[in-house]
Amino acid sequence: MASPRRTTLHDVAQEVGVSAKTVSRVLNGDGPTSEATRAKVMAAVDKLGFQPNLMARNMRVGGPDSTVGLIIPDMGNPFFGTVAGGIESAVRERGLTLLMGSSADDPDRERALITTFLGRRVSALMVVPAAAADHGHLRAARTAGMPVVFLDRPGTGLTADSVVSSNRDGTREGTTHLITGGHRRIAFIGDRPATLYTRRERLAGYREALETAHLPYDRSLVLDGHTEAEAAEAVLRVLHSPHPPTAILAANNFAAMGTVRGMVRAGRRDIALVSFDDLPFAEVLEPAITTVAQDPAAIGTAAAEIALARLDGDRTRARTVTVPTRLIPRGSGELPPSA
Amino acid sequence: MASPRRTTLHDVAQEVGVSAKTVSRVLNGDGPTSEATRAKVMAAVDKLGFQPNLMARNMRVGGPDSTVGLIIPDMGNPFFGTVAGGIESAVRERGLTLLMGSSADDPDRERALITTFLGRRVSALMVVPAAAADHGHLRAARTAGMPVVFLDRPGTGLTADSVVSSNRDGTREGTTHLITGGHRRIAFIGDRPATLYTRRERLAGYREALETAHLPYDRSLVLDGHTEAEAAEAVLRVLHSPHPPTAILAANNFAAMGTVRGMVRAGRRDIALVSFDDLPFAEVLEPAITTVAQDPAAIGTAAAEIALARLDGDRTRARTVTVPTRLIPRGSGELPPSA
DNA sequence: CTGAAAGCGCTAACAA
DNA sequence: TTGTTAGCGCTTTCAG
Repeated sequence: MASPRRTTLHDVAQEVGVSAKTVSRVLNGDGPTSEATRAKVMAAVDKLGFQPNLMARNMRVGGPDSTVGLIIPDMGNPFFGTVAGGIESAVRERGLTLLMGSSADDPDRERALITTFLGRRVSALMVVPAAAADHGHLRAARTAGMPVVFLDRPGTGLTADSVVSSNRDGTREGTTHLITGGHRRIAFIGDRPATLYTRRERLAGYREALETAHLPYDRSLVLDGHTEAEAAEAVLRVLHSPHPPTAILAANNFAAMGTVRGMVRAGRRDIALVSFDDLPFAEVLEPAITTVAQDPAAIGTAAAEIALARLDGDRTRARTVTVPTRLIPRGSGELPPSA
Repeated sequence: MASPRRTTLHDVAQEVGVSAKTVSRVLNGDGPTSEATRAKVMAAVDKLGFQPNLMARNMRVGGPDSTVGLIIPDMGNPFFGTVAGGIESAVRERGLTLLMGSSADDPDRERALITTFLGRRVSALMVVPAAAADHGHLRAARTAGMPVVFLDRPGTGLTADSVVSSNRDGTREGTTHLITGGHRRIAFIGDRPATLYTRRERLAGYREALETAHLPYDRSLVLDGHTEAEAAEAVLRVLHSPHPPTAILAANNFAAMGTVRGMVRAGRRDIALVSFDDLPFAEVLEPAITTVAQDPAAIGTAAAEIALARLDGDRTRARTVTVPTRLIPRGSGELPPSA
């Protein structure tokens, strides 16, 4: 590992025969510089392949590092990936780069990542909170001027900005869509644990729709499934129960995929389905799946905008931005009750 | 923005009444320290909520920053997201964090990201090369001891380590699977432009399978489609042509989804299909889609292992690691030719 | 076991 | 228009 020392500002200065500060001025377009030296400096920079050390720069300037820390549960999940992409495109213009880590929804890993990010002096911190995590420990950092934004779910133990989907309204709209189609027995299948924020909100929207329509809330129609397989089994069971539903509201896409499989296995293509969160294959299935689409990229950009405003001095109260969902009728939600 | 100054090593030292170096020693378990001071220091650290500034540390130590730079075309794509997750889990134990950016397959954006990452002195650079990018400019960085690993596709203009899927073997296997099932007219539908590395390799695998089976290579059966819609139309056209295929090999998942839609619109459920790259919905469709599954997480970990080995002094020649694909027969590939 | 001085690469503040 | 000095927060080197 006898890697040659990287060329520094001083090397360039020496090459040209000026002071380091002059090179710095040229590179940052800072103070006044003569055309002559400017040209010579640029030539030397090119010749030596000099690349300024951003760590050193950030440190001297004293401000935060030019990164945004982002913690999501799972990088392979396109929902979170798209959120990340939204953030990136919004902060890129400001010269900020994404420092990313995945928590696997594990509070300890989340905490470790946060510690690392704070140590790196990120400009802002964006977190999709792990299920059982507490965020009180972030208070100091926020007081020190570092914006904290929670994504997808509000954080716990700390009042901070957050950006979420309109889970409740979206699910209500989806459920109402089924009711309007004539359904009176509609099952809800959601994630576990039942205390999960998104699960709670979506269930609440489902119940609101039932109430508005004066339909009874039947607990035997509320199903759980943390994996696709579990969801499929739960659906299979309820379809074989004495009083099966004629429609199903799947509260996330694992549940939706499991529901489709369960229906296929039960040989019931006549059950209506609305899925919360859009799926790449929703249009390909037959019938195509009616979905309540979220807008993950918008969640990302909204979060980035809040963080940037905070960095620009916005000191108003913490707010929660709700990104609207959109019902996309495609066919599966339009099946009439057949039971 | 009157954010209070963050507490530093000196603040802690002053609080305890020792020198900064002593605090440093305690925190890094470096030199010898007495139990007494150790305890006092830890107490002060806790009380003041001190978090060492990693930028300063990295700078002083002189080594690279404790980050790995990763550039992918699209964060919302679960394939690349999963690759990223694989990298992260492999480098986390070494205390490295992921610095991520998306190029949108645009050489200029890729270049800008690389410049930023080099400026940050990342420990290693991992790049899914943008289609038309040249990477000769990375030679200097690599000479300076920074590992460069290309993912999914080899880089251009620079001999460096790379990790790719077994595109050719996988496609050959998938095609052979269809041939074994009795098909003699098999269409290939892939990405554009046709010069794309993965497209070329996969087409080559398809042709190899045909040759081995002494089947003619018919250009009219080679289709393009950069989007799902384009793929669907191409499939529709070929199915209505004078000599339609009885099976289709879709070389990526956009093509596969488009193919499914095209078949549905044509009312042809009797066309066999094998798709390169697994799809979340492959199992849900009817018939379930036979796929040649890639292993994106393994691609990520393999890349990380190469980079870490290089950091540990591995100076052997640049190598290309091929991560095997796996044929998953599910039904769509088992349909017999019916034409 | 602990401390003092020097310096990583860069820029702020002043001076020339 | 340019240079000098000092110092960001930390660790290395060398003395105690």
